[in-house]
Amino acid sequence: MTEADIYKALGDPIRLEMVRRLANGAPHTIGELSQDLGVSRQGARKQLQVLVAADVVYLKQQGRETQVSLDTRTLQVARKFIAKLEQQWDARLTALKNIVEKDAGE
Amino acid sequence: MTEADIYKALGDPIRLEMVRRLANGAPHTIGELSQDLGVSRQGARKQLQVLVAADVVYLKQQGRETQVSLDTRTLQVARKFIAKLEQQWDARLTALKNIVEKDAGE
DNA sequence: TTTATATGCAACCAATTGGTTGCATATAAG
DNA sequence: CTTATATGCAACCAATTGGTTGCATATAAA
Repeated sequence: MTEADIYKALGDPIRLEMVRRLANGAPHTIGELSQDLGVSRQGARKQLQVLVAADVVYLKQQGRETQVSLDTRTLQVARKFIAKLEQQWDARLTALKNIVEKDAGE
Repeated sequence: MTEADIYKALGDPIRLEMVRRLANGAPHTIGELSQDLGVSRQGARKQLQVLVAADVVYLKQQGRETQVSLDTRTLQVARKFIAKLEQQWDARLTALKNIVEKDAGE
């Protein structure tokens, strides 16, 4: 499971809305989570499966219902990867700036 | 331009590799950036265009070359959105924990 | 001015994705 | 036991995506 897979999973309005709801609110069953998304239950289920495959969420069956939960470890991986890119970029800019200043001083 | 579009743009190995290279290294022209990605120049160009459309990078033409740069503001939006999700999730867990402790104490 | 380089644009194709409907099944409620 | 609810699975379809090739064009180098 690479970082790109995580971003890909988050890169759809319906799936991102699911993630938003999970972060926000009460515990969710698949059924609850699938409502008011503008698609059929099975359509929503397919989107949910993408999140499961990318380990963004996990499922836990309880009787005839299935609870859906966020896997924040995966979110952390996604966030930290971006943070690292930002850091590298900033470090590079700083290095460039130093070179410019050094040249100006000579 | 919604958050989902940013994640979607990052959600492909070739595009993410481009972003990695840009964060990392020296300034890049489209041509340099398109090498060793396992696809043709025009294939790479189409992927790059997705990053441009999502404002992850921007282009600046210089003579016959075109420089590619990261737009870190967009990366910031993507990172902060995930950070907010994590925060909400943690707050929710904390709230649940408090309820449990309160109940145990009664 | 001829040649090489960096790039753009469009047509086309295969694979993937996003969605649907129909049917099956297991658990819970009456 | 019968009915309702929560869910799963598969077939199918249209739209999008990821890639190609071919050709055009503008700038730079010889």
